[in-house]
Amino acid sequence: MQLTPSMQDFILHWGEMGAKWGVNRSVAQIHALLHLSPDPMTAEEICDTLSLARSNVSTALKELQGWKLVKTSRQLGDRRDHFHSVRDMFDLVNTVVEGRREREYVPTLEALRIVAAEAGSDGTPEHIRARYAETLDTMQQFDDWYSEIAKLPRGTQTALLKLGAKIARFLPKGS
Amino acid sequence: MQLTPSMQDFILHWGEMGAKWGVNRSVAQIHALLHLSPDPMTAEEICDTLSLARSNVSTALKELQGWKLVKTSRQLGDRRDHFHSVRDMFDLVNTVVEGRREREYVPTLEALRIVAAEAGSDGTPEHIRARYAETLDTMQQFDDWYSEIAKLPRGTQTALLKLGAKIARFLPKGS
DNA sequence: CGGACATTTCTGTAATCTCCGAAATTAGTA
DNA sequence: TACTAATTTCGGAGATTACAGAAATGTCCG
Repeated sequence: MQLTPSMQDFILHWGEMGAKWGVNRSVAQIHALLHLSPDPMTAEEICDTLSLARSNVSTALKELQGWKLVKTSRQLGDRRDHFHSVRDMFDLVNTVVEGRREREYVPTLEALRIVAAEAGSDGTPEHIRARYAETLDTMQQFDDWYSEIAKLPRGTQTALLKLGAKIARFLPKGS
Repeated sequence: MQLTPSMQDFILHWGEMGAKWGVNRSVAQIHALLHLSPDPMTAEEICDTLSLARSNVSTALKELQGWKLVKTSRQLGDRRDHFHSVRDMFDLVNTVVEGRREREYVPTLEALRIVAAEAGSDGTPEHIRARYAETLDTMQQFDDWYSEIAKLPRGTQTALLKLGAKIARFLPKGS
C-alpha cells in the first residue's frame, strides 16, 4: 500500500505512543497501518509497506491477535491470512482498557490479597497492614465500578459518555 | 527501615507492575516503599532499605515528584529532604490517570489533529481521512468525559463510583 | 569565604529489548 | 507422497535502557 505523508506520520506517532504504553513499537505501527487500511492486508504487504522483517510482522500480528485488536479473514483461492483491525474506535478503546485491566490491574489485586494475608503472621505492624487494606479496598472499588460499566449494553455506555459530568445532577443531593 | 516479608513482596510486586506500565522498576519500588512507610524517609534511608545506588534514588525521586506522587517535607535542624508519597489511594489513582492522559493521550489527540489537517493536501484518500476523523472524534469524546468527571468535587466522584452501573437507571430510557 | 553535607550529573558497564535472517514447521496442492 | 508457498521459531548482532560509582554542583552554616 502506498502511504501518503500524513499516513506515515500517523503510523509513526502511533508507534511512539505504543512504545510509551509498553507495547513494542513495531506492533503499534502495524496496528496503526491496519487501522487505516480500508482492506485487509496480508503479512507480506505489511512487510513491504513498513519495511519490517517478515518474522517480526508474524510475531507482532500474533501479539495483536492476543489483544484481540486484529482478526484474520480468508479469501477464496488464497491461502494467505488477511489481517484487519477491529474497526470501531469505541471497541478499540474498550479492548485496550480491558486488556490492561486483565494483565496489569487484576494481578495486582490478587497480589495485594496475598500480601495482606501473609502480613497477618510475619510481624508486619498494624498501621502497615491497614495501609494494605486501604490500598486493596480502593483499587477494588475502581475495579468494581469498571466491571459494572463494562457489562452495560453499548448504547447505555455511549449515552453515559455523552452525558459526561451532567450525570451528577441525578445524584441524591449536595456536591 | 526494616522490611517484613510481606512488605518485601508488596514492593517487589509494585515494581513489576510499574515495569509493565512503562515505569522504571526502581521508581515503582521506591514509590511502594514510600506508600507503606508511616514516616517520611530521606534518600539515604531509601538507598539502604532497597539496596539501590544513591544516584538512582535521586533520579527516581525526581521522576516521582514530576508525577506528583511524591512530595518533600522538611524537618527542623535537618537540611535533608524527607520524602513521602501522596497518602490517599483515591488521589493516587487520579494522579496516575491524569499523568497518563497528559503525557500520552493528549499528545495523541494533538498529533491526530495535525495529521488530519495535513491530510487535506497530500493526496490522502477520502476514506482514510474519514478514518482519521472518526478516530479523533471518539478519542476526543472519551477525553471530554474524563475531563468533566475529573472536575467534579471529590464527594461527587466517590458517590458516582459507589453507584456504579446503577447510574444507568437515571438515563432517559431504553437499553 | 570555607567547610560539611546533600543532591545531581556524568561515565562506563551490565542487562534488556528489538529486530533481522536463517532454519524449521505447517498447510495447501498435485 | 512429494512439492511449494506461508508462517513461525530460533539465534545472535545491534540498539536501548538501567544502574553503580565517581565527580561536580548546590546549599547552609559559622
